[in-house]
Amino acid sequence: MTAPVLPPTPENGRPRPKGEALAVLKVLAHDGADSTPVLLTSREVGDRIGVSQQAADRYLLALERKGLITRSLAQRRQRLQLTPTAMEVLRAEYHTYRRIFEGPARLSFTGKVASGLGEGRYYLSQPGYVVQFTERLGYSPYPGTLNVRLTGEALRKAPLIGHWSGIRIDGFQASGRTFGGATCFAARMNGRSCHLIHPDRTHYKDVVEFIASDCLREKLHLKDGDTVTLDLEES
Amino acid sequence: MTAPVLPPTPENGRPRPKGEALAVLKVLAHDGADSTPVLLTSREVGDRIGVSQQAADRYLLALERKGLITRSLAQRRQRLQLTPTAMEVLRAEYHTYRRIFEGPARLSFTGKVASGLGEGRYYLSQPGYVVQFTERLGYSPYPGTLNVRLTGEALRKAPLIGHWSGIRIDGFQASGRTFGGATCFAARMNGRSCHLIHPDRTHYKDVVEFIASDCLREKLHLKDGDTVTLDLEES
DNA sequence: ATTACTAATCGCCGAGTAA
DNA sequence: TTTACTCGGCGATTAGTAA
Repeated sequence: MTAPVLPPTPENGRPRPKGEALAVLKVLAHDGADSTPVLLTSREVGDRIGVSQQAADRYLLALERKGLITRSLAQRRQRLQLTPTAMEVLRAEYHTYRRIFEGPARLSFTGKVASGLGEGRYYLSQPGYVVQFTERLGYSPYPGTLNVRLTGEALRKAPLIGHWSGIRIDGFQASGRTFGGATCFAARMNGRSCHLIHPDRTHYKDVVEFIASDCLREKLHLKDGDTVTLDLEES
Repeated sequence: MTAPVLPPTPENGRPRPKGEALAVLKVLAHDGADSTPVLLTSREVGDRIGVSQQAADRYLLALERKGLITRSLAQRRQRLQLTPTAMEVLRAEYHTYRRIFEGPARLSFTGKVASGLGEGRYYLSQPGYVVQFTERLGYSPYPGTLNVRLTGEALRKAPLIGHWSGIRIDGFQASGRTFGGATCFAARMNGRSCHLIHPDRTHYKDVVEFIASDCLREKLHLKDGDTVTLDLEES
């Protein structure tokens, strides 16, 4: 387990700003504050979302503290800009609504088979994981992950998966150390069923890992550098 | 001004249920409670949105009172179902997020020229309206609306416009009576610039009205029953 | 087990106001 | 003007329970 992809969404739990604060983000996003700063007074923001100037100001302060917006106070109006984190929060919301009206999301992209660090075998063999895989994925995975390196368009598409609802694998303690959680997503690699596995803590941005009941590398006759097609559908 | 289209959204202001209640609607929608009832306990709902069983219960009670959900209490679990009104609320949210990430919405549909009741001339001649049209649309409209009757697919698409941000025309009092407000949306009819005008209070569901600086019927050589193509883009 | 009431607490909102 | 603090009040939340 090395790989990644997925989202800036902090912890794969929920970092959701509640109600009214979200309304502020929506207003700023509507005005295009994701790309360029927007000039607004706290009163204007308050009017837009139906609260007082004081409340709006508190929201802005809180959002700044949480790293969701950046502010530079000009004398007359403050320059407000959304951070990438805020855009992720909004995108997560967008995704839940999109799912309601458009149905489960689908995603297809290609990547190249890459060598992992060999850690996959160690992690996937941990009983604490195996029992969960067996119960929640329906199989005991081959002890090794197949890593796929993404480029170009796939690099932009794959992070969207982070907002999907996936199959949760919980972290646990064993042998005096901590094993982190992960989220799995049903996938097909060159048509063969497998799961994309996304560890909660991950640093890489261009590699995604896959597991399956059998050794994908053998069954699909893959070697490093081969291009594979991945198809995913939200659960 | 006779026609309509547009949304069940009660008053064209905002009937927005605040924060936490919306979260409940999202949970229910995610579980498909728009088409068939879903079985959930108040505790489950509370867990899903991160509040206590008591709070969740109060939200459910409030939502039922507001006509956003229907409940039938079984002994073990309550059957919850979203009303069409609730789906409109959710769709409005969806639209604001969609606009953020996908840009202004576009819509094209066709309809047939229809005769109005001739009221358009009277309303559009009211100085209270004319001054607003001139200021906000940039022209003084020809005193008469062109009505277009929608059928089939257009009937499903047009109501989505109700969620768009449009050009507001406020209501006013004059001659001892009340003139209602409306919202205008830039449009093209067979390529010619005009505005779709949607009165706040409107009963018809299959007729939409258009205004323009000149007489559309004359300029486009239209007669009743002719098919016209409408193209709209959100402001 | 549920739903949902009551009571006590908590936290948020907006008024007033300083800078 | 603005931002943003303090404070009083009230609405919302949760714990405890009844049904």
